[in-house]
Amino acid sequence: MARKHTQPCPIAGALNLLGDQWTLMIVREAFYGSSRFGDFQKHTGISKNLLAERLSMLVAEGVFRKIDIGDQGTRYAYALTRKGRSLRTLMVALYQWGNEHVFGAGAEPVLLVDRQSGDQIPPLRLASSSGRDLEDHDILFRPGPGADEAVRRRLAKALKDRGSRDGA
Amino acid sequence: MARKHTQPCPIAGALNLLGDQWTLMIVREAFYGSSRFGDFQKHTGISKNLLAERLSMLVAEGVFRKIDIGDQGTRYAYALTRKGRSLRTLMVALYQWGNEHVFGAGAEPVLLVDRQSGDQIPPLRLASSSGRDLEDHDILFRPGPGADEAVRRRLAKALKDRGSRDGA
DNA sequence: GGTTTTGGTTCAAAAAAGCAACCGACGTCT
DNA sequence: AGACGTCGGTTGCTTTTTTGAACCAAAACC
Repeated sequence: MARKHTQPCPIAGALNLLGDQWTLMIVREAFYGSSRFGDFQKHTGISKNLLAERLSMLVAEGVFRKIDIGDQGTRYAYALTRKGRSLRTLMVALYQWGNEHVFGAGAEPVLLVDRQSGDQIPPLRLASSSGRDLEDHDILFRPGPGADEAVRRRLAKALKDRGSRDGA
Repeated sequence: MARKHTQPCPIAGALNLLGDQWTLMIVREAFYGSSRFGDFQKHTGISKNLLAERLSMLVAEGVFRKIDIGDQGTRYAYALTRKGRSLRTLMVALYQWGNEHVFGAGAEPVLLVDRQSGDQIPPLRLASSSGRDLEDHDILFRPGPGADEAVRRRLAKALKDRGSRDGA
């Protein structure tokens, strides 16, 4: 993995953990039910050294939990923690974008289906607390409690740039 | 960027375009209102050669559009296409996950706010077509029209593995 | 007790990222 | 008009990651 981002930004922070070619493939496998080192390796095609490194990083970051399942030793299961399972929404967003924009309608490789109804799961919908649909120009980026001065400045500038772009 | 995934899988396909440390940072900048080469470089800290390569890849893939804004020449704007803007949901999922699980409550660097109400945008909610909340075990992965034999086998096995795991 | 499976580690070679220097076409200022 | 700065890159070199294969010890299986 390349050098880490240092900005206090949720995108940068998330990409520090997830922003490479393999990590989300490993998470995908976990959602498919894989739990063993060999399963992850076989189904993703990642090389063993990288898989070992990624898994230990993900365990250290609290996305997976490593469970000893041998009698006394060298057999393990990797299971998603709550933090890991909470990637579900992100994964669904990725499934939906990949289906629609990489493969396209009529060529979707994997459909997400509601087990109870059997219907396809509808696209994630970005809505306000009152339930109104939100478009690009409805979203403001505001500094939160963890913002530093640089982030504050960046967001102030973004507000200005977008303001002029939107013709406000 | 590392070698491409070849499986017909929406996650793999999406990661082929977006699965590196920089691409989604560039997209983030575009959502903040950046449109010029120099803006992207300055705000992300990416090196110029990588930025040039990524932007031309993203233009080739239809995520950005390159617009000539010089009198006759060498000054350009990069704007998100509809395909690019449709990454909004994915970006919001990433913001929310990063805020909650990388920085944590009370330390969020950037808050997403509804311009009209001023309220924070609530977490993306995974729901069925009837509006019911969906948990992990409610989601089935089914082969779509673009699935090949390998994907079919993988999903069949996933169904079995998850079935036994969920104690069904 | 012998073989296979599991979960790695180690090493060399190839690929990608990082970094600084360079460049030509505009723009801008005077 | 000339000088200087900006924009959007390209080139070449160094450092870091990834790849792919070989190797390994402990457990599990037969």
